[in-house]
Amino acid sequence: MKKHSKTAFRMTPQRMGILKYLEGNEQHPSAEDIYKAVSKKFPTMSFATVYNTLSALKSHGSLLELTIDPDKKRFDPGTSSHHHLMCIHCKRILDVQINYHLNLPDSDFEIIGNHIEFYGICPKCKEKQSKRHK
Amino acid sequence: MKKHSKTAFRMTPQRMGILKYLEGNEQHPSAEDIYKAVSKKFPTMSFATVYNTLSALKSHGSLLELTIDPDKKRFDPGTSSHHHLMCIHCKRILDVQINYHLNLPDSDFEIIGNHIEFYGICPKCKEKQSKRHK
DNA sequence: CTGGCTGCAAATCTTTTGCATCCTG
DNA sequence: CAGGATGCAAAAGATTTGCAGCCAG
Repeated sequence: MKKHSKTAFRMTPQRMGILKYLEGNEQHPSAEDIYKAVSKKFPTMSFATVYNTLSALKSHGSLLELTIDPDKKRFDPGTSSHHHLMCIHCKRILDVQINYHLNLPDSDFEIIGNHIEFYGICPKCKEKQSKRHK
Repeated sequence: MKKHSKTAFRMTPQRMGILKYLEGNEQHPSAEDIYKAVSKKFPTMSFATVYNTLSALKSHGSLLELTIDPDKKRFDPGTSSHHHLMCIHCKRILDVQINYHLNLPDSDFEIIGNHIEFYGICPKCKEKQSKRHK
């Protein structure tokens, strides 16, 4: 189908830094989070490189771009298909490693995937809330 | 707790226009779509008013702000809780009026709601695809 | 070597905000 | 007639892009 597709992912020090930062990272960082963190080791790091790398990783399928936070995109290095739970106050995002059966009635629409967004209030924020109202 | 909260939704011609456009609209329009459409009848309509109104409707609970499209927010006048299905090619969004049982293991996290995003390829785009590859 | 990658800055796009004026309730 | 709503323009953020020089393969 597609001819050879020799679009190799070229490894550079900057990309190594980004990959290292993302590896095992469960914070679901934004592009800016990544930029700030990796900039510490590579002071010349630019946003272009961050976005470029994220985009490359995304098309490699080794990165998920989350839209659960309306303010900005968040990135999830998790490889396995899973869902998310976000605290509407502190914007913290947690992985939900549960497999749900989400059947849709047959149609001509070809379903490729799905993603569940759970919204709620995390224990920390709930605690702050109750203190405030006491 | 909150004192009286007499924040009435004040009806204006512009808001009437926006409401009329949204009523029964299943296109899941973006703020710009709304602006363009309503501008035809109210040439002085400004983005500020659109966003202002959308924000008011949202906090009234009579409007849903969708994040399924990574490029921009899309708005859904649908009142009932439901899910969505988006074509990754043409960005068309369809409502999914199915009630799923999405249980999460008990935790201190207080769950408020959830939303399922289905991704796929709509019949029209699938047809274009197959033609292209023929 | 060569084409992909980097860094910088400028450009885009969406959404928000300040403020004077207007008008609904 | 008071406070919310409007319109305009400027600002703020997030993300993208153009381009010259650089470097991994």
